Amino acid sequence: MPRREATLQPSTAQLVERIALFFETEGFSRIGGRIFGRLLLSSTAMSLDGLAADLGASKASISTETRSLERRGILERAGKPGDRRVYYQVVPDLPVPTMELRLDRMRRFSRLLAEAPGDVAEGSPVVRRRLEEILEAYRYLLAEFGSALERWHRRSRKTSPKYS
Amino acid sequence: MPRREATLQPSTAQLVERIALFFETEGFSRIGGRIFGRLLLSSTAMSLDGLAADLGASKASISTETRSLERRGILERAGKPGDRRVYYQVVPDLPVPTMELRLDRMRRFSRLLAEAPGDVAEGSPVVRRRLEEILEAYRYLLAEFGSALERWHRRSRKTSPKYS
DNA sequence: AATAAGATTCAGTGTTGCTTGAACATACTG
DNA sequence: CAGTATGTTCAAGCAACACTGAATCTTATT
Repeated sequence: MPRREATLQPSTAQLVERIALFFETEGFSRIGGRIFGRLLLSSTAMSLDGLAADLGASKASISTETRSLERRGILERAGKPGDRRVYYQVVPDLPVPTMELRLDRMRRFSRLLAEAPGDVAEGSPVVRRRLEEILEAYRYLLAEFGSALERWHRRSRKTSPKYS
Repeated sequence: MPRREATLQPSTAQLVERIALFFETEGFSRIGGRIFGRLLLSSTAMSLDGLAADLGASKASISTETRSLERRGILERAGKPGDRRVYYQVVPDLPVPTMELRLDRMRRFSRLLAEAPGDVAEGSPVVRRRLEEILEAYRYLLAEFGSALERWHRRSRKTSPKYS
């Protein structure tokens, strides 16, 4: 049973929960997903205590998970003048860092295969050919996806410039 | 300790293990990763018993995991004439189905956000705007990635046509 | 139809990793 | 410098899941 009462309107709380469930299948913890969902639907950045109270979770979990989400480029910190608490918010342009993380993983996997020693599988030509084809596909997709992200960057800079 | 001895050359076994470890961080089980790695480095399709023997795992796990990997579009079945065992192999052009799965997940997440009720977060315009921007980015990226995959399809059909 | 080979499901066990309260560290504030 | 607010780390409990041997189901073969 939850220790504290959540203070969210039910429809919002429900959406937060659906987002959390989704994120759980993406390798995040349940609470990590809740934090993300909550911040996504918050009009302001939130403090650790605020999140803990809202989500009915311990401050320990919130601290651990927020930093983990920050490391993964999902959240960022935001200070408030005259307040030394840490506030978190979802990064702007969220899908981009998310996707870049994904590309990184693909790159790492590519590298893993590329470094396969020549005598792998007793040097079977079938295997070697298969690996070569996979690497070729990754090269193509990584390049295409990378430049799509690049174009998005340029395009969104025009629409909402962060600096003049 | 392992029950059975693996029969792989050490360098191959080690690479299988590294691949398995990588897949573990992608939401697969360790054994699922091993199966994938083993098949990736196998010159022929393998039976459940073959995999079980090679990986030192129970046939039960192998059966469960192979079907799970099949459902996710990573493996496919391959029969051999005069043999009613089930053989598994890594799908050809692996990165493509993998990536398509990924796009599906993005689409589902998009839809989740798109279906957010209008009064979410007390109808905060900040939140509404943020969601709109995220959806816009997803629309763009999904379209770009989709057409990149499309181009790859056309390109690889030229190189290695499956049907004439 | 009986048998057997093969695949799948199931119930139990062990391991992993999430979550937490409490202890600890750090840095403001007066 | 003492006291307090805030954030982080730690050890332990617990829930969830992976893995297994055994039982069960399916289907080919005689």
